[in-house]
Amino acid sequence: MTCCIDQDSLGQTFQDAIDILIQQSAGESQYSSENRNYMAIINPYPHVRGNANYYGMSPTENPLYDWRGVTNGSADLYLEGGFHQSVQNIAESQLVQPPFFQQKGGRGRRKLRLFEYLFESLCNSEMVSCIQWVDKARGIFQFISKNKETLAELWGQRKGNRKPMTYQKMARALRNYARTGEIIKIRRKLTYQFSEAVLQRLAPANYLGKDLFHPQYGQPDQGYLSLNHWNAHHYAHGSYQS
DNA sequence: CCCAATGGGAGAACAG
DNA sequence: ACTGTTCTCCCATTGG
Repeated sequence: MTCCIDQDSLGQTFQDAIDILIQQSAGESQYSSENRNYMAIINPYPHVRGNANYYGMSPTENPLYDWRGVTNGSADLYLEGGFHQSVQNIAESQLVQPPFFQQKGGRGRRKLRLFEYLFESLCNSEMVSCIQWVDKARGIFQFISKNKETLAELWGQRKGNRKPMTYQKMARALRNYARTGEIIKIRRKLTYQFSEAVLQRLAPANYLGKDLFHPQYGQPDQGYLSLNHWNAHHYAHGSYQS
């Protein structure tokens, strides 16, 4: 893992840096390939291990913290100038922006993934009317029926799709995540769950007892799979639906 | 009927 | 030019 953080941020706490890093990893709108001025941080949490088991890695080749394993080798995160942007301003970047992945000449620019966009939305208080945490510790979230189409449309606009994105099509993409294990469907209306590996990548601070999220969205719900056991459950039973 | 869920399958867009 | 990935789009069907 290589996280590159603007030296301007050195005056801030590391936690602040991580918080913004997570926001940026979803938005990635502030990136430019020139004029980098980074401080590299190499795995600040060596005791935190990514679970890459369901990405075809054997235990022996499992790195200490395999961020790449979560996104098929595309998880290097860069921050630049992003620390001038307050967390409060993330809401603006959440709304329609020029899709960075449409830059034809943009070298090495990774496409924003749907689950990253969803996580970003979950961290954005302005999106509460569209998507909310049900059990943030377990990565369980829920779309709001009334506004789920709005969220889908914003996703489609963010991607620069020609046709408007709909919840139905977005949900189809979500169902495809069941194959890779990045997101699974919870047997509850409009409810899904990030896998542990995805959560560790998107919210590493959450695994350090630091709460990145707003705690007001719902209470832990029994009956959901523990993320610690999801993988074993999934593969032992050949299905995530018990 | 409405709404949500499921999954097949073709194909687009892009990266390597 | 080709291949793999990640959706996107459309559709039929099922279930509450």
